[in-house]
Amino acid sequence: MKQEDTEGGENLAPAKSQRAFEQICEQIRQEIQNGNLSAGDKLPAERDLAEQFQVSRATVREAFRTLEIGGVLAFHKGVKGGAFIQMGNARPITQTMQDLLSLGGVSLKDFTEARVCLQKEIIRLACERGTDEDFAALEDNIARTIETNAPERLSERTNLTIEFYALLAKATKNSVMSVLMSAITEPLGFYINRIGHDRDWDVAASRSKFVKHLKARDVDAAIDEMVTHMQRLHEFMLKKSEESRE
Amino acid sequence: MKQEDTEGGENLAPAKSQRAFEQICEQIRQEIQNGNLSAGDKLPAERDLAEQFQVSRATVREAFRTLEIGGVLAFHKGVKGGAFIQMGNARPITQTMQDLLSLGGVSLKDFTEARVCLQKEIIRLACERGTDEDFAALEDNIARTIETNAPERLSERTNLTIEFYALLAKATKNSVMSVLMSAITEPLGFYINRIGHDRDWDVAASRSKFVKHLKARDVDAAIDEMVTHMQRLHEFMLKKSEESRE
DNA sequence: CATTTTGAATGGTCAGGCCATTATAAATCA
DNA sequence: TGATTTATAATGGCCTGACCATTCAAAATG
Repeated sequence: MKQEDTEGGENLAPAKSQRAFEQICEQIRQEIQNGNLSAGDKLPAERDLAEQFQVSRATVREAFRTLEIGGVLAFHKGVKGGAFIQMGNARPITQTMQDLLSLGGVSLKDFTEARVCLQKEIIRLACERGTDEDFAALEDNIARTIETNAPERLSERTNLTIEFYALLAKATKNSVMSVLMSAITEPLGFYINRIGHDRDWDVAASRSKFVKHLKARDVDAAIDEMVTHMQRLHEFMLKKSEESRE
Repeated sequence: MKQEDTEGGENLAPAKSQRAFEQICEQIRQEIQNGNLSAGDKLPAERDLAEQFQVSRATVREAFRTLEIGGVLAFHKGVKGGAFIQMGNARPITQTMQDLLSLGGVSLKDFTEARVCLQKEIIRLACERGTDEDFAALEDNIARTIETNAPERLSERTNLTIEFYALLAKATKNSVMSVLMSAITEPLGFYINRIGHDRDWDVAASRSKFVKHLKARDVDAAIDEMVTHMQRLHEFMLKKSEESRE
């Protein structure tokens, strides 16, 4: 009598029974999308919610953990603490991209190619909309980068690189671009910290030229400078990546 | 004697004590990045890991939950079940983007603008690399879309729309582009299901023209057709979005 | 040899408890 | 009075130990 397995078993339905904590997540997300809950609101305490949903505290906690990791909730301890609804957070996107890279869900080659494509669009917008303050911030960042050429300051230098691209994205005045920028930049930072940076390449000089083009609103020159820079970096990384695979 | 609070308290350190489950997550991610664990491997049972890490099962579960939501782990019940390492998953990225939208972390305007930018790059690649099979799949999708014009088949139609863009991204032969495509498409599908689609606009006809340009490898015409289409859609959504806000 | 039954391993959930942290209220003291 | 210290209660973080449903392989059964 195992007919279900042999005849129509390949339909779309079963896969995985929905677990209790998933239902709770859904309900909370629903309340948010319906506008009954919004950023800044505080949810009832774990113990109260457990009673309200007729589940155990552990289940509520699993749901909370899920939403916290998703950037939807944040927690504070102590009385007056609790679960607070956030405006959202780009972190999960960056983290997932990094996981995809380290797990092999996407290749480094695809990643760097997509990075170049996205970066070009970002430069277009930044070139069009960047303000003097944006450009000054970029130049300040470059100045600080120059001071961190020592090998033992690699992670500091990497942070400045990440900051550089974040500032560039900020100049687009588009928050989604900022989110995407961190997703295609920070995972590389992680790589760089492992393999070291290309000491034969004057990054700061290239960035200076790039910012100069930006300030001149010369889109093509800016893109050209940046793409050249990125291609050199990506080649360096692909080479190092292959070396370490042996 | 609360000197620490009054003099140097504003440094960078404290913020949030790292919780037990976070340390476990980190260790597991570390093992993955070091290559000691990779896709397909099975982790020890919850009970065993709890003992190994010297924590309770509930804590291991919170860590597991975190990694599951991140697409790093998947679970199977029963004997021979357990936690299995995945190749990664784009889902968290899409979900986070949707959360950012519904929580107000990013505006619909920024989102649609970024969507146009990204889409242009995707079309460029798809136009260059798309195969006959890719184009046939797109045309087949359009044919099925035409059959779902009835209002009560809205969600079915939305799924076909999402599929259309997924197929387009697939034609780029770049998996990161596919990931980004779902991130900028599926959250809109969610909106569409709420507000209905623009019945004065022949979507299928526009897509047919678009695919025709793709097949002719006419990048500019393809981009032009798609951008026009998207701008009409985005205007429709922004209008509906403002209406519902009153 | 085919079928059914059993049993063990596993994730999912629950109940109830203790601890560290935190903000407020009460008590203490100068 | 006013500042400081000390309870107090609420909260998240974590633990122990248990039970259930599901799954699959091995044993029992026919």
